[in-house]
Amino acid sequence: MHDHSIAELPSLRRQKILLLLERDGKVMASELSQHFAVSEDTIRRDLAELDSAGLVQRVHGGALPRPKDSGKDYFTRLDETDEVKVRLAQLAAQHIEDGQIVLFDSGSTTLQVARALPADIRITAVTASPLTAIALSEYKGVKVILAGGELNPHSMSASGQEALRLLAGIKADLAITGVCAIHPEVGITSLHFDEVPIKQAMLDSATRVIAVTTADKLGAVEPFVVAPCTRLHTLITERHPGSGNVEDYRRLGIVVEQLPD
Amino acid sequence: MHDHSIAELPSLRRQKILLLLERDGKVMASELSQHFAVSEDTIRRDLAELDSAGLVQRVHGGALPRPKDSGKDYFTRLDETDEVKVRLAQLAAQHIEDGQIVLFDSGSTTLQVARALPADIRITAVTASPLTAIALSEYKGVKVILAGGELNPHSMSASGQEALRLLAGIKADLAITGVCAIHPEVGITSLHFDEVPIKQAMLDSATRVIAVTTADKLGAVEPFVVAPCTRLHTLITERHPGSGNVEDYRRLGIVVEQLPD
DNA sequence: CACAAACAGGCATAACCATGCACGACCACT
DNA sequence: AGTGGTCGTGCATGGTTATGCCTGTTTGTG
Repeated sequence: MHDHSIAELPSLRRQKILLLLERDGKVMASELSQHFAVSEDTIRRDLAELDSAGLVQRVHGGALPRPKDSGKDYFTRLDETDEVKVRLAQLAAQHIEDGQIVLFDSGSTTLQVARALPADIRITAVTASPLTAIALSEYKGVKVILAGGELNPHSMSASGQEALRLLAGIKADLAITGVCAIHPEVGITSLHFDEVPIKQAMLDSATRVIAVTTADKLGAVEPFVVAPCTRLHTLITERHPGSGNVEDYRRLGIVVEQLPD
Repeated sequence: MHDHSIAELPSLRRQKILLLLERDGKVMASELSQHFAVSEDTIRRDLAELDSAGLVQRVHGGALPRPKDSGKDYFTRLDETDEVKVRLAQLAAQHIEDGQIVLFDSGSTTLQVARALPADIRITAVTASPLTAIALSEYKGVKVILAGGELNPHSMSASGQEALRLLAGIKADLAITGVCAIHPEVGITSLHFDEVPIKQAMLDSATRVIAVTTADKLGAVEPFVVAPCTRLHTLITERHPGSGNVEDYRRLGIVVEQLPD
């Protein structure tokens, strides 16, 4: 019933709030306060944080699941995607060469990479994300292999044994991954527990790994560790002053490419 | 069947009012007051709020659905074959019940079925089509299992050993299939060789099979045989004079449902 | 018209909320 | 150690929202 752990890590508590929200379809500030034995103020701050992160819908008295974007909204959302991501994707796409076997992670950034390929590309693409699979199947010269299994509603990608087994049987030349968060020492971390094994399997199956990420993810840490930074060979990101220094990654032997200003 | 989990969250209550309105076509203030165990004043304020947000049409005694924009309907109506498919899909969707495990074939018709499900449906859905998988993942209560493997560019669905093995391990209550062609004696046939094994596997894994098809497919024959008609339990099609007589199928023991004129 | 149901506006109360502040824990650095 | 910074938390303040009840008015119906 109650959570007996004495000192809750804030991020862990927020993670649990998300689980409760998914289970019950709603959470109330007063109940959460009691459940975690913290003041309602803390819960309110948690919910405000989760709301601004786009993970819940804050309402009076608590929070509700974020309404899913419907199909047509999805395409408009693609149009709204940051122009920065498109430019990063174009940079990443230049690393992909004819004849390669390429793993595509799920996520909006890698989806943009899939859309940024030259029209006459000839590769074999492997992905666990149906969205990315559809984008890739637009290319006549791309053979698309889709990993199956139960679909994770958050990341819109397959997870579980089924997908892992398929990935384990593949040795790819290249993996394109978008990272939730990356930190020079902690490594690559994710917000969703379910995504971790599949991301790990992708990194394991690829001889070369390219990560594409916006500058705000640099130096960030999420609850679940995917891999150390040393797994990366190339990091493609923006040139952005202030946030994380890319030299930290270069010292780890990672090739860092940055968008021209 | 009252809502025993009282909605303490105002916004959740309004959300549920919208669902009730969609389900019943109308809501009455007095009934809602009883249903949610709040005063009629509160319900009135809810309805006023929803009305000013443009989500319902407030009337004396309750509220009605807001008349839809004719703009969107206009574009969808441009393609009248789609219109028929949508209506067929709605008919098929009525056969799907909460708790079932449902196989969704690939194809535009079954995709429409996936879109025609009630918003609060709770099922486990299995499909080899990433497009259908995405449509299904819009529903909160639907667990989506995607069959993986190489993507067939024609049908936009996974085929091959990988997908077959997943389907073989599933015993579903229901399969929804759109047929390329169906003939009383020849049976169900397909234009694409690659699709045949996967369609067969779906039919084998389901205890009940519903086929949805437009009238022009009745009596047609394509090169590759999938299964005899006796595999079908229900056939949903248009009422269309001239083309194939549905009595042929009824004599085979198939329940035939037709669109009202 | 007469009558009951539904309504709008005002009011009081309780729950909920945003903000600022203070305290303690922790970390980095001299 | 010491020091200064950040972070998470709880508390106090005053503002906002939601709700139920009241009063009088409007609407639909026989």
